[in-house]
Amino acid sequence: MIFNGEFSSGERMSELPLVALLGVSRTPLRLALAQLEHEGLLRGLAGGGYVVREFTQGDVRDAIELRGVLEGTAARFIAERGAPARDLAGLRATNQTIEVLAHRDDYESFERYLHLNEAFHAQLMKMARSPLLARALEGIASLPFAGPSAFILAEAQLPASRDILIIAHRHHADLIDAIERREGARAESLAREHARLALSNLEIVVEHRDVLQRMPGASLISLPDAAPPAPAPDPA
Amino acid sequence: MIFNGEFSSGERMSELPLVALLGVSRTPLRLALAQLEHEGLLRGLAGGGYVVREFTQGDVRDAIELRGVLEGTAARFIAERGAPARDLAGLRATNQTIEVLAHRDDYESFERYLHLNEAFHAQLMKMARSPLLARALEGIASLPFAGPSAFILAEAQLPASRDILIIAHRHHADLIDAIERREGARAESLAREHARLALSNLEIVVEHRDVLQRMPGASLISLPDAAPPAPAPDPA
DNA sequence: GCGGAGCTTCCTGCATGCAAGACGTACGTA
DNA sequence: TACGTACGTCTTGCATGCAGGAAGCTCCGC
Repeated sequence: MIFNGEFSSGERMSELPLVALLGVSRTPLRLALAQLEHEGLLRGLAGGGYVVREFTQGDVRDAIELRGVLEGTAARFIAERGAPARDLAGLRATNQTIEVLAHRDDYESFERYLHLNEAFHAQLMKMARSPLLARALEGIASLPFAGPSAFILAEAQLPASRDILIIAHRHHADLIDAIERREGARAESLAREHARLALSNLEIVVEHRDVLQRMPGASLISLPDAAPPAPAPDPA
Repeated sequence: MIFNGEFSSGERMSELPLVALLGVSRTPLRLALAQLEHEGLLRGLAGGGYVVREFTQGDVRDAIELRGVLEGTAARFIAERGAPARDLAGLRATNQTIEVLAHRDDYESFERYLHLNEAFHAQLMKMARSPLLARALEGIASLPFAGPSAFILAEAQLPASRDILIIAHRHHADLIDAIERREGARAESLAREHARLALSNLEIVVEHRDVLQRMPGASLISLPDAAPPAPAPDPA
């Protein structure tokens, strides 16, 4: 519900209205609120209570960069510590289907692409065999716009970002190659650069507010320049 | 209490005994248990309830490596995005005192060293100006043996690791230098290597079980080779 | 003697009542 | 008119009672 924009940023999450809204008692509600605070979507107040957290564009950029850092570490771990050939073959198979889907235009292909992209990243994290790393990544990728597939549905609607799907596929392929050759530094670097594709998408999306507003979690992002109609109002 | 070893690894944390032990009701206890699960010290069971989580030596190594990755990212952020000269001077001042304390032997100096080391790392993270990065690091550094000063009290008792204090001071100095010169890659690399000092300490400490057992959180670590008296029992 | 089913018992999760504290407001005074 | 104080209300946090469910044990049947 928070992601869907049913609560605005900075809004106080009082317990009693939520009890009336959700139909549950206060006890499980408090647990849920505490969990949302741990996930970073709510912020605890000093005198008790929670408010919906607000994310700046800088927060989103940091989250994307951090996802790249953590996924890069996962890639490096796999390269340094080795991976079964079977797992690498699985990654390649997934990526081959991704390549096919990246060249299609229909909505169903995008949905399949989204699913396979998630699977690729999840498989990679599983191969790293580091529960702590997986936990740290979950704490980052669950934030709005920070997940590996956050912008894919937007890409379906914006031809300007369609090419990014092609580049993403190449990143995946090179990443598999680097891991197989045990080139840890290259694997880490590639994974970071791969995540930075989302930065490009973020730039594109903030220029198309209509698409951005339809994305989940968009209501949590506070954009500094809230004047889309004015082209370049130089105050000087 | 978990860190002090009052609960053994894998022990089930039932609510009613804890209520009798702590003197609080079940409602705040449940919140505390949920928070400990988020912090990674407890693990939730499928049918409900929690058990004390067990950490392998590999978990500890991963946690230390991840701390290096995140602190390295913080150092890179500072180098790339710039830092006020005042903050850099503060780091230098802290590190100068650290150098003096690193050459002393008394226990009070070690305590001051520990405090200043924590302050140095906290100051660095503050300079990165990234709440998400700080949160991710907290989730890692709060685990047993993963914090930046986890082994310092052990170093006070083991001359074998005394030299590490000297090396740590040099790492700090080089890190400040790299940040000032805006050398992001070097800063990141140095911070990673700095964290890996803890890996050396871990190796030293596992050879001295008596020191290890006195460290907080030691009871949560499961060591695979639980046979310290046997020198090298080759089964062949 | 072994396996399965039923029962008992304990444990977790939820709903609700109560008290303490904080915030806002209104009134009185300087 | 502005500031301080006191009161009222709202909100959160805690304690407790109750119900659902799962695990363990025992007894019966094969």
